[in-house]
Amino acid sequence: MVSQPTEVPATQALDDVFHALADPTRRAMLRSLASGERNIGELAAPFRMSFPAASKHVRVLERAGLVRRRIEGRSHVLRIEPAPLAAANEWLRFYEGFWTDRLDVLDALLRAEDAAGTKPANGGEET
Amino acid sequence: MVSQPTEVPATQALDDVFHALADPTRRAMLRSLASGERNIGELAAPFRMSFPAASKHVRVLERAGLVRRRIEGRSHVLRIEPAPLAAANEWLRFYEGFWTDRLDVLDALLRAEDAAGTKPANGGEET
DNA sequence: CAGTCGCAAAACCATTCGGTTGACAATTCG
DNA sequence: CGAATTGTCAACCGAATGGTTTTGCGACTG
Repeated sequence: MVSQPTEVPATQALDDVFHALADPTRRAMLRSLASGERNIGELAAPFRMSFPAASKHVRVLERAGLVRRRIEGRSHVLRIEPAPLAAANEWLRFYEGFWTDRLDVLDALLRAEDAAGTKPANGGEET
Repeated sequence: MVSQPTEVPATQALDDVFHALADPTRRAMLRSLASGERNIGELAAPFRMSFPAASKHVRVLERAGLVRRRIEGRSHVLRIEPAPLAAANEWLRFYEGFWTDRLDVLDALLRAEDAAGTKPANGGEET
């Protein structure tokens, strides 16, 4: 039985936001933008990748609506746009009862680290 | 060789969690699991994709630590594991001040929807 | 025992992703 | 003007994604 598409209510926006957040480079860029506006060169500087690669990451953030670009002369100035983060947060809040009910967050973080497959040979990197 | 990647503090767990959440099928599966345990067949049923495809989605959720598998006879029973969601929520909370300061959440959701696929018509917001 | 059910594993395929290099456009500055 | 700055675009590449079909295996059932 084929039935209809049933689920998946066309949440393309959330797809793009979570996909944008699924890359450490892009998350680091957002952190950087949290301190203020940056142009592409400044955003790309901390990473050892090529300039166009960083530029592509910026475009992914842009497509997700997480940053907004303002062209100023030859410099493209990026500003963080928190709205999609609020949307992602709203999605997560649906499950808030689950983790506040059943686990404490500290244990939660450790379990997430463990289940990811990485070898936690070093100490905790987060408090 | 990774060679001390300057930034990007090795948040593989967060990578996996956000990547798992970046797919509408997997998000729908989590919603389903929020109502209780399900085996793979029940989880796969709402979608028109093949069984192995759904099974792969489950494995992605599993790798992110978002679900736990318990084999019961020939049935693999999945249970939601909220810990990684708490980790993701914790990451997002860093930016909470941004959207609570500058936008109200309702507007935020609308903008997130809009900014996804369409070119922002630039309504012009400030402050 | 034979068959069906629930699921995994493997092989394969098209697309996307993240990265590179090279060429080029536009703006600023000497 | 000519050169440097800032950044895009296009082509290309290897690896990962997301999907398929086929095969097989352990667990139940008639």
